[in-house]
Amino acid sequence: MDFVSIEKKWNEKWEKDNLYKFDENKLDKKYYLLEMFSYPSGLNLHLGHWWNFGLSDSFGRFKRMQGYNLFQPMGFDSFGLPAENYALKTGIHPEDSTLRNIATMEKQLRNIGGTFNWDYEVVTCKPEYYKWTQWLFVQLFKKGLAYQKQAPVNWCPSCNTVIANEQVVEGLCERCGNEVIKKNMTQWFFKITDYAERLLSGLDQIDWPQKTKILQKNWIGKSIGCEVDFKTEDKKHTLTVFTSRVDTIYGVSWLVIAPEHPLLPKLVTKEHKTEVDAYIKEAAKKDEIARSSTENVKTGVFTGTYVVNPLNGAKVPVYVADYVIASYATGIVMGVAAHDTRDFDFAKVYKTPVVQVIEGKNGEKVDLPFTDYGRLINSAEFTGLSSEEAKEKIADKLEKLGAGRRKTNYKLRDWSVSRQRYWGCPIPIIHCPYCGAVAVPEKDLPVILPKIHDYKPEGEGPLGKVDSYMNVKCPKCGADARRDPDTLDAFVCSSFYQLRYPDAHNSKEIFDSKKINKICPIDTYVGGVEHATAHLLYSRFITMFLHDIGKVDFDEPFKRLVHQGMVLDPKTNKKMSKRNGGKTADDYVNEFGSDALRLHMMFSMNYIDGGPWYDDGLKHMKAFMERIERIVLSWAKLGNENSTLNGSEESELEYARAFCIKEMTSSFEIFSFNTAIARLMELVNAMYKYDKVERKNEVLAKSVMLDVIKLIAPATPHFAEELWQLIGMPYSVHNQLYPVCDESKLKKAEIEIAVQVNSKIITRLSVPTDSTNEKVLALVKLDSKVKNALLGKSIVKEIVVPGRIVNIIVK
RNA sequence: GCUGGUGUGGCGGAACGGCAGACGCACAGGACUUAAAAUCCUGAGAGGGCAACUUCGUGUGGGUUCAAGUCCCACCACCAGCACCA
Repeated sequence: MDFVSIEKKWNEKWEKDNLYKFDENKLDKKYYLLEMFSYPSGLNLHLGHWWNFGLSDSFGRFKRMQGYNLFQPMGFDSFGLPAENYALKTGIHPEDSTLRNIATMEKQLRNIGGTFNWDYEVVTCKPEYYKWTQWLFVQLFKKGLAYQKQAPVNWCPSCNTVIANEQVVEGLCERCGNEVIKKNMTQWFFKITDYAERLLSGLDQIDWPQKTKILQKNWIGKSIGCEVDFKTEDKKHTLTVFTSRVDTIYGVSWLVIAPEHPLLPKLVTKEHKTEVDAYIKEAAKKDEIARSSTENVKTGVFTGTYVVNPLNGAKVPVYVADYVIASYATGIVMGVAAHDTRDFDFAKVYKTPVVQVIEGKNGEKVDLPFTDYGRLINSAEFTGLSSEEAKEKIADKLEKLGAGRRKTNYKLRDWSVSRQRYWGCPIPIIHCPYCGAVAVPEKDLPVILPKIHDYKPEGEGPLGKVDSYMNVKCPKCGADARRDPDTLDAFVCSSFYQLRYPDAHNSKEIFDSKKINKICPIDTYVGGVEHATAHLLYSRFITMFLHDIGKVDFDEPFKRLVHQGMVLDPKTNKKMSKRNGGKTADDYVNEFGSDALRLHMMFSMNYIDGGPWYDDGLKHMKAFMERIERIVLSWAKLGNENSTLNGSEESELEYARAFCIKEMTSSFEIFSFNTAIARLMELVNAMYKYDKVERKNEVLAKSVMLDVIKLIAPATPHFAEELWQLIGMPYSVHNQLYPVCDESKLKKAEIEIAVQVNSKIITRLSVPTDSTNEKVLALVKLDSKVKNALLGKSIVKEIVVPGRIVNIIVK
């Protein structure tokens, strides 16, 4: 069979027939399968695309043949830095290059022979899509969840622009390698922190890989503790600290305030001003990234101020040190050297005291015995109170005193969405000198991104230079006003695309809720783990928000998540993108056909783990397909003779088929493609074995043969279709139902068990499958080897695991 | 440093606490062929033995169990994420 030429033929026919059409009238058995969409790079599809789209498409085909009404749309994440950088590199306007690249990639993705529903395509850089990105922004703005504030951003002095966190690699700009600095700028933020608790608790309800849940959990970083108010000696100022170890409060030896803390200038005494100012200046030079990458050498200076411990009245010095982060919790921490390694490091350098006092059961103070510096003390040993109990007691006491309160903090920060870039969704805000930031009225959406040619990033939104775009009237008061010059982070565009797909061409609203509630949430979402704390978190947040404003009736977008592993370059063991030893994906397709490529990818690696690419297997997969072809074509000629009924060869073949169907089905379900194909190979081997039987049951042989074609159809769609046609079956194999396992055929009359004496295997015996444990033991004891082993010994214990093992313990 | 994950033949990789190495590659032998390729069949973890057989084997060291690749403890190596989060 010429695998290459049949592919073109079938792709064209399937497309012409719209074979994989999603039926909107049959939503009771829908299956929404989605792969993370990609940005249109303009390059040829590489092996990673095949790995991602090809294999999950096979999963989709499997669901489809199980009778599901499959919805598997496709689109392009076409705004944002990758597209813009490509444009800057080539000098072609991003709009032109992006649209051209989309056309190229669309064509190639069609060549994969996937079941993608192109009728529902979304392209995030098109006004009919980004109208709804802007609409979403406006809704968030109306609810106070989109707001502006001044915040430090990553600034690359060489590229003269702000860059995203993801583009800062070890403190350097990913593109030019120059050092990135922090710069304060007014930015738009989404208040994702309001959803911290729901984003955390929602993880319990979804079928996601454990590691991804843990990544998100750590990213959200919930910390339960207390705020404690320390007043200055003159009672003019209150310094509030956050601690998760309020039980150690009697051991507080000092307080540390972050250099950027607004209260700091008021605390510094005259004598210490010069020293503190110098320290602040020094700290400002280093941004948070630089600070965290330096060794754990603690630096800091005394401010000259003392505060009072609200619980025991102790006088506590206040230091300023840059190991405290201004933006987390209150920006002030208490120093308890005996219970915290960071505090201990600080104590070593500054010779601050290490006090170890703790409150006992009846409120008495217990001096803990002296231990090595930095060793955390288990106070429960000395007080009879667990740390948790002690925390509760002290929290109660603080609340009674009015000097503190229980408090939960999160590491999660609000989502910075402004980009000083051209190629993005314009922010639908008008800044009015009288009314402030005003949302563009919904009837005026979308705010069209003007096609300009001077879009080089220079630190401010390039749109700011376009007066025809910028100058508008305030929608509220009619005064002269200016648009926001920035664009939105592309992650905003991709945060709701999965909900837009089923109603992709709705021009009246973001989507029709009734329809979306029937088709969404996504049954299975396939994509890389690298999006764990960005896209996958943002999408959950936005879905929860849309739920809260009544647009959807669910609040988790992806019921099940599967991460495909990475195909690695065999030489570097890094992610492989374009080619391997000069060969592109296209080369493989042209030489072996896309079916062989898919099959090789399925069989040679574990989909979840990925691994280094090697191409030896391609020719073997082609050979395997030809092995199938030979037996199928030879059995196609068989008549309808029932020459034998239920002979042992027949039951073996029946068993092989039933086992294969059962195992393939469960393997496909969990994306374990390699074992699924292994089981299919076993069935094909069994067919060859049966082929040697002289007087075959031709009816049985034929039905097994048909099942094999159906079973392989999801993995090699073109090949299966061609075989189906060659044996004269009516088009199309992809409209057949996936074979269902006949459980009754899985019962064998006899089953081999291992026989152990003292846990050591003595022999293997066949016993009737239905025998009781007693019968099995009796049979086993008749065996001469077993008799020998038991000779002169007394039996202590007998263990029978039905169908598996017999273990006789003797003395 | 913290948090996860991984570690199995020459290779890719299988194994609900129950016969380790499924399936495949590479390898060896056989059939077919003038021959090669392709195909079909058979063999095979490693060591020892002509053989029946036997010893050792899932990163290392302990433990639990009738039984451990699988569970527990400690350690090593690699990969990933977070990185002074109080």
